[in-house]
Order: sequence, then structure tokens, then C-alpha cells
Amino acid sequence: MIKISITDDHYVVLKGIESLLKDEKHISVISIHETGKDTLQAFEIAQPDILFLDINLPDINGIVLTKTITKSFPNIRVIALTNHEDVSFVKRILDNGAFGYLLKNAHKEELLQAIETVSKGERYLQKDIEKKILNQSLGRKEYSALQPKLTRREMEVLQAISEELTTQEISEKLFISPKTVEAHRMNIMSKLGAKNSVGIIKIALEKQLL
Amino acid sequence: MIKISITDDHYVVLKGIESLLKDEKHISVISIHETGKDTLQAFEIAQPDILFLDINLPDINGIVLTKTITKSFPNIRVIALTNHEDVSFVKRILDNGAFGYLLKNAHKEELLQAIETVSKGERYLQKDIEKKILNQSLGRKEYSALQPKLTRREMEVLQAISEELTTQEISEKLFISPKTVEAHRMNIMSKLGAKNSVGIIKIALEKQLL
DNA sequence: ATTTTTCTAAGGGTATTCCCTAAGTTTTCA
DNA sequence: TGAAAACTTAGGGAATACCCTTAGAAAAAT
Repeated sequence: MIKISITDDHYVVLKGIESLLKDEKHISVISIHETGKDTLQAFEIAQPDILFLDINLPDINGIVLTKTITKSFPNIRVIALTNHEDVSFVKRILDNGAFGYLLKNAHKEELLQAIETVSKGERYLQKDIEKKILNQSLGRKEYSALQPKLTRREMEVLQAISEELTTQEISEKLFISPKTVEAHRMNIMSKLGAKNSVGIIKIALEKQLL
Repeated sequence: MIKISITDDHYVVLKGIESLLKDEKHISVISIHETGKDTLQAFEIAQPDILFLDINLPDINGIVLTKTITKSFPNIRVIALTNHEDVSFVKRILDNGAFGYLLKNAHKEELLQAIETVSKGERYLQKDIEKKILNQSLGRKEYSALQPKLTRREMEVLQAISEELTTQEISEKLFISPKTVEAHRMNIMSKLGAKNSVGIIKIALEKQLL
């Protein structure tokens, strides 16, 4: 008997997965949760074999929660639930201990396949789908430089710019000269192909760098 | 017997709503759809009384689809399905003919309540929840005006700013003085609660004004 | 251990944004 | 048909962003 828990802040998703699994004799949904906090509390008492975990929870960041759970309860295997939109998260969440991920538009067969695969201790990765999505989001935008690589410092400056800070304020925050901040901003503009700070923010949000 | 259709690109959401409704004797789910196109095709043959419609479909914009459906099939009452995140759409979608909206984390009681209310011909609006969400997104960000109302001209200037144009370029584009452009930008900043143009763009994208 | 990248920073400008105040004109709406 | 809101313009000044070049020091990669 494979014990399953589900965490998703959308109630219908909870009930949807539950109803899809209730006919399977070797699978038992032992608990459902709407928040990360609730999930962690429940696991103090009883743990499932597999947790379906929504990446976008209101209270706790899904990546952080995955890390917490896999550290505290190494026997629980996390399958991330994700929308089309946040595929960029997938790699990060897998790096943080998740055993697989499932798109929310997955049908029953894929759901069961994921459970079977993960309960065998293997990772469940839909490489084809992943590629398809990446290509699709690549096709509809302009010839987007696939993923512009900003350095650590540039990311910090980018973050600060997005906080509406001025060059002066950023320099004080990062303990560097205003001239250095300007240099970083220029490099960011050049890397992202932006004409000014407005463009930096627009593109950064588009490419989910923030 | 109330006939229901559901359109959502997340299969588990479809099955979730279906399973929540299957015990209700006076309600019958007559069809489920994963795309807007599929929905429209199916409605050529048979129409439900109520359609639960996901705002974020991959193929057709939910607002456009609502408009299309309510014009082509005036007897169908649309209830928009929405996440926390896109509450800003709600007013727009209601303006385009939807009879109500439901958050995806709604429980069974609310689902049934929505169906009852809408089938009586009344609008189903969860004012309390709406306010709660607005307040919540207000708490974590700066004191953002609920839904900032920009004038036509301000919208044009906003659009131009987002195109990375300078004040000079905007003034040429709109055939107005640069000083006027600045005045508009100042008003936009003030209305959105932004500190600079970066903030304008960030907030405008957040509130989907662009 | 050496090349490459990143981080740092300066000088010296120009361009643009930001901010204030003020006020005439037009549009919208009650 | 008034009153209110929106649109328009402007002057002037301070602050900030943008742009170029150059270049040493630190860190990372090979």
C-alpha cells in the first residue's frame, strides 16, 4: 500500500487528485493539506510515502518546503505539482530534493505513472514535456537570449534596482562605490538588451530573473 | 436539473469539481474541456446552464472567451475560476458578462452556493473574500491603491514608458509637450505609489495594466 | 599556475528624470 | 449649465541616470 499526501491551496486540486486515486487499491490518500504549515504539523504524527506538493503555496515557498521536508523526513518522496508557467522552477526544486514533478494538466495515467516510478525510488521526469514547454515559451517570444547569465553581483544590483533604489542607495546597501553600481547597471542593460532601467525590469520580470 | 460544464486546462481541477458535484442529485456535469476551442466546439451541440471557466487558458484569453460565450449563448451563465493571483481580472471579467467568480481554493459549500445563486439569475460575488485578498496583497506590498484608475492619456504614457521611450520620444509620439509627458508620469507615479519609472513598470505589470 | 571573468572604481561629460508650483483649456458628468 | 476631473503647458532647478573609456585587484575557471 502506497501512502499519499497532497498539499495544494486549491481545494479542487486536492479533491481532483483524491478522486483520481480512490479507485486504486494499492494507493491510499492518507491526508490532504492546504498550507505548508499544516503539512509539516501533520507529518509530525504520520508520514506518507509520497507527497504531491504544489510549488506555489501561499504561506511557504515550495522550494524551501521541499528542502525542509526531505531533510526532516528522508523517507518522504516529494513530487512537485506545477503549472505550465513555472517550469523554470522545476530544475531548482529537483535540486532541492524533489523526486519528480507533475504538471497540473496531467491525466490519470501520468499521475499513476509518477507514483509507480517514484515509489520504486526512481525519478519521474517528463523530459519530452519539459522540452516541449521550453520550446513553446521560446517560440512565442522574440529571439530571446535563452537565459541571460547575470553574475552574482549583477543579480544583487538588479534586485536593488527593482526595489526602486537609486544608484546612491544601492551603493550604500552593497558597500560599493556608486560608480561601480553604474558599471553593473550598464552591464545588465547590455546583457539584457535593455535601453534603460525600465527595460531592465521589464525583461527581468519576463525572464523571471527576480 | 442544473447542467454544468467545466473548462480548465488543469485536468485535476476538472476532476476535482466533477467529484465534488457528483453526489448532488439536482446537478449534472455534462461536459468538461481543457481548452477554449474545445469548449466552443462542444457548445455548438449542447449547452450547459452554467460554465465554470478558468481565466487562464493556454489557447484563448479568458475575458475574450467569456465575451464570446455570453454573446453566442446568452443562456449560459459563466462563473470564472480564478487563483489568488489574478483577482485583478475579476472586475474585468464580470464586466464582460460573467455571472460570478470562484477561487480555486473554494470548498464544496461555496461551489454549491455559487451554483445555486447563479442559477437563480443572481450574481455570485464573495465581497468578503475579495476584500480579504486585496488587503492581503496590500499588506505585503506598499500601500498600493486597490485598483489605480489611470486616465486614457496616462495609459498611453504608461504604455510608452514601458516601451523604454524617453520623455522626448514620448512627446513626439503623442504630439504633446515633453512637460506634459512629465506631468503625466508624475501623476502615474503618484497614483501607483511608485518612486520612479522602474516602480511604475513593476506595479503596472503586477496589476496587469499593460 | 595561468588565463579569463568578475568586481571594483575613476574621470568627465550629456541626457533624462524627478519635483515643485502654477495655470489655461477641454472633457466629462451630475 | 455649472462643477469637477482630465489634459495641457511651462519655468527652473536638483537629482539621477546614462554613456564612454580605462584599469587594477580579486575570484573563478581551466
